[in-house]
Amino acid sequence: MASDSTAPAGRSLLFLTDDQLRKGIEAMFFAYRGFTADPDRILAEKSYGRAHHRAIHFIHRSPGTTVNNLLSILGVTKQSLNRVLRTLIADGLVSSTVGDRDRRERHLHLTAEGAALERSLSDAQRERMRAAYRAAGPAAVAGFREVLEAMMDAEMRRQYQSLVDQPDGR
Amino acid sequence: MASDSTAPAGRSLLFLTDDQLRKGIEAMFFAYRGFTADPDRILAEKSYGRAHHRAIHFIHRSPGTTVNNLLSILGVTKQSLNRVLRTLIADGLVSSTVGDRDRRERHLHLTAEGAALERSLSDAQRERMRAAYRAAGPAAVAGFREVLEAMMDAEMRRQYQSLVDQPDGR
DNA sequence: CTGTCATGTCAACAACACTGACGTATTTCC
DNA sequence: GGAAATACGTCAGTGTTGTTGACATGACAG
Repeated sequence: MASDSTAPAGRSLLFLTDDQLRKGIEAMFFAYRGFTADPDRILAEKSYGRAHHRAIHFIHRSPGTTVNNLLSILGVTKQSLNRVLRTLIADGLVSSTVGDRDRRERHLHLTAEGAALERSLSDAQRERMRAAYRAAGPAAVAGFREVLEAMMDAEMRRQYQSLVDQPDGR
Repeated sequence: MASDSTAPAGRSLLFLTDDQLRKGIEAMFFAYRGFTADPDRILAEKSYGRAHHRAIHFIHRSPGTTVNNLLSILGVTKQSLNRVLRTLIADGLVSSTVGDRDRRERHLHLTAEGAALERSLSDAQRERMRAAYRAAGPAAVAGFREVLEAMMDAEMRRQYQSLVDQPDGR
């Protein structure tokens, strides 16, 4: 809207121009490219993709998680996840063990080798995040997280919160 | 923040725990899903994908841009872009005209129909961004943008800046 | 025992990315 | 004027990641 340039100054708390919003949209686009760039490079060497990274990340985060659980976090079909999981198990990065209480469930864990890959992936990603956080400062970081959380769907935010509340345990 | 409690208080400007960084990483993952959810729904109805959205967005942003220009912004191969561009031109959403100064170049514009789709896509995405911005407040928004910009590669940040500095002109 | 659940798998398909190679038109440079 | 570089388009092949639909097995629950 061209008429946004005439926006009253006193309403800045609530009045958001299309231009402001567009800049946020474009920032998300380019930032996400940077966000995935480093892991992508590492994964390409081992002929894995982002799907493998996501599976590894969330298995690391919730050791012993079930397939169904992972399915709902990743938001993909079981066929799609299974293809990835199958290669990870075949390659010895992930172990799948029958459940004790419910023997239908399979509990997923990273093997030593899987944990090593997870470490190298998250090291790379954390380094970039650390650099960005340092450059922007603590106040900016708080705002960054607030906006991201507000951008999620309600259901995703629920999953995010329950994940984030438990420490990494590394 | 569980392990954050062990962080030395006086170094908070520079000391970033793995836990803090991991939360940022997971926030990016879930937020980006929300970020693309609304346009994805609209595009699915018309059997277009994210690649079409990106092309339409940047053609709208830089009317008359050349194919090479778009290529470097999107960071894909020309074969990949061409597949998308071909369908958009065939469907009458994008026009391609021979350059005046350099007749090898093709200048890309949105047709009326293309502009209408762009509008409906960006309306949806802007609505989500607006809601997130409102929920988080102006200080958070500034921090959000700062961190995102710091997360980009130098080359991407250059492209982002030159784009963002020109208004939408809507 | 029957119904439901968790999981795994097969097949087919589509979107979107890639590499490599080739062709055409045009511009630039020597 | 002719060679080289540039801009674009296209063909063919491949790989990852997602989808639907169907089916099988084993395990739990009423």
